[in-house]
Amino acid sequence: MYIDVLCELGAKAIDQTFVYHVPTFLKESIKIGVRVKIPFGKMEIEGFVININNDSLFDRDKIKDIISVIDEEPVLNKEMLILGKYMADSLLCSKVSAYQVMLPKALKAQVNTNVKLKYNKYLRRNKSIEEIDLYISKCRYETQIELLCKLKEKDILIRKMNSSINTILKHGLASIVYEEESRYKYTGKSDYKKVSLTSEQEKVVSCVVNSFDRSHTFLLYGVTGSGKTEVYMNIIEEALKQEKSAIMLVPEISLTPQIVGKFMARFGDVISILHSKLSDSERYDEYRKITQGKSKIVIGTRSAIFVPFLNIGVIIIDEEHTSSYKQENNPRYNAKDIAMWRSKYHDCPVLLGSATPSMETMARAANGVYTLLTLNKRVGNSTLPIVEVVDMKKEVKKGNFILSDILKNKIDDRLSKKEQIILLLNKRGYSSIISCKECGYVAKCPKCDITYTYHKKSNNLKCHYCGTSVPVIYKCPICGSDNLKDYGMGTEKLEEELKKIFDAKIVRMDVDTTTKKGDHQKIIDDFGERKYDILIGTQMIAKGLDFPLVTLVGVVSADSSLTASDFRASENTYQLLSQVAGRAGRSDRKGEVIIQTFNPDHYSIRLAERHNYLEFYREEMKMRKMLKYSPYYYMVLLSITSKVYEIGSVESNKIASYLRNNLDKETIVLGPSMASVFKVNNIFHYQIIIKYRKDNNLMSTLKFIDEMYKKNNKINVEVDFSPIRI
DNA sequence: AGCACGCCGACT
DNA sequence: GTCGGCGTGCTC
Repeated sequence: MYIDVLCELGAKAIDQTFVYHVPTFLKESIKIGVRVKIPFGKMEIEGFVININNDSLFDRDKIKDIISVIDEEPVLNKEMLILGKYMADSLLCSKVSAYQVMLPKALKAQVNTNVKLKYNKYLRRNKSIEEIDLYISKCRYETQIELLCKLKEKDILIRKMNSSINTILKHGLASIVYEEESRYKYTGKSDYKKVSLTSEQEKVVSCVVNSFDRSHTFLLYGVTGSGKTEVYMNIIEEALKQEKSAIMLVPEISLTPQIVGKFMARFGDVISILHSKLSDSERYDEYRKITQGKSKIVIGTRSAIFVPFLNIGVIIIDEEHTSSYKQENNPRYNAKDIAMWRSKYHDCPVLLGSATPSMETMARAANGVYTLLTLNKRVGNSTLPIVEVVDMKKEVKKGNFILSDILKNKIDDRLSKKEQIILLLNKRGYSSIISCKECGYVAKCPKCDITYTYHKKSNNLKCHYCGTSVPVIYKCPICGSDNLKDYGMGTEKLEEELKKIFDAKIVRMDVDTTTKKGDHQKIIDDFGERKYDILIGTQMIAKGLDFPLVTLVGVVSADSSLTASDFRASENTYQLLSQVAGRAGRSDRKGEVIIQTFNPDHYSIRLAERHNYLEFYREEMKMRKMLKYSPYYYMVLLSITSKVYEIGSVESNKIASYLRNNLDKETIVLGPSMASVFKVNNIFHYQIIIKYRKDNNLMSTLKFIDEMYKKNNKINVEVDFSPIRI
């Protein structure tokens, strides 16, 4: 018996199987999809069994025996094996990387895992009730009788062995059974009141439920507060009734604790939660609950799209416009694409939900490729908040650099009414630039060519690109002057500023204040319990939070996302603004939103002010059409990186001309150009952008380039299909 | 990744 | 002459 084994060979993705011989004593345990331990050169590594053959064309003398079989049951099932091939072909990634990304760390090949199972020990009754009673009547020991009485009802959890347990075991009245214990315990709040659906919601639910047996994509476009979560829950409930499983993707679990809480309360222990903050062993436990059929619902982030359910009833992707569904390193997959692939495999619907759908999704819904479902009304008595845009150019003339008069007055007003306030500032740290007033020197990260952000609390300068920090400087390293000044404002400075002006309890939530597991949850819970009046945060506070007492939301500066050099800057701004606006007035109290900006006339701000998504969609689509961007054109981004400036420049020029010579005439090849951040960690980044509508030569051409540069270790070429950022 | 192989400069 | 620098290529 010979097998083809796929293994991960270091950084260089040599994506090829190796032939091994299976000694007779291991033949029984070999199945396609299990992992095996193999000798490889002088090393011992792990690999996936991809094929089983009776013979091999490879030189017999060179074929080695496998050492052992790791798994009893395959870690990769048939669907996963096919999906991996599809990913490798469509994303130009290695098959191994595709398979590895589907599995929890404990089941990946070739990692030294320390993940062990945790067991609970139970005492289980072996004999009939009558026999137990008979024994009890003759028994002289209190502790034994007590145990046996409990045992008549149910199994007993055992922490320590003792003499009475031993006696019971000796008499064959009971035996010890082991059961896996899940180490992950949901610690957030879970509350849920069953509510009856509005007719609008009913319609959406029945529409999706009626398609349970066919592969089709729906877009649920529902304004914030229109009760999308309730719709999801009812659809999933129906899937469970039909003995099917459901996958629900959310952008980031720790940011959407309230949704998870509702699900936990309603569906309890048939839910598995998969997100980035789980430890390897917790994740493995949750994964085993899935493969053993103990859980039927998975709520998770991007990689949860791969969970090996055998009978998927529905896949829901909440906040579908979020960029977190796209993985930004290899394999660069988009969970939405994987969802559609699995939808075809399982004949089940995909439901994309958003209050601000991405241009791509909305365009497909408008063309009838997806079915558009709409929720227009907010549930209950709540209405959309009133949004007011403040022109900061005028405020700066009055001397208000941070807070406008209007925002200050409104904050004062809410504080006096004992209502809560959320302030969004999309920049962490204290100030964004440290500059010398004498010679104009600006402190930059020498490795990344990015200005340092000053963090006052830790008193250092951080590079938000590579993450390194250096002690703060007091003297200009160029001219020696000590006349340094900091410009720009981050959340840290805003917090300090607010504490000066208002007598209020303020809490800040950003990457710097939420380093530990559970930090998020604590801030959210505390704010929900009114331990604070004002919540300051970066965009991580924009999503999914639901606090009835918040009646004022302030966007301190809407410009940082608007001025980003990315073709999605307007879209991202609109989404961010309407999402954060949705945090205000979620009960019967009226909500208000203040947006401060230097660009008050920009359409994404004007239209967010009026909650006019459809108009924004039309405006933005005009721009996309004019500038030949997605969704009118498909886009591919080639990132070319090198430690040597010249090599990067020469090779990227070669690649660009190769593309121009081999792709269709209608296809547009832009570049090579320097990436928006050219130098990161001392590595130079070049980029080439390809725009096309249809190009039959695209895949073969890209494949050729990919193959060519795989062997070249002076330069690295990566292909990103439908990039989220350029 | 690891390790062997192989082709050039500087040394007991 | 040989020791060792690391660039290249192979591992079933």
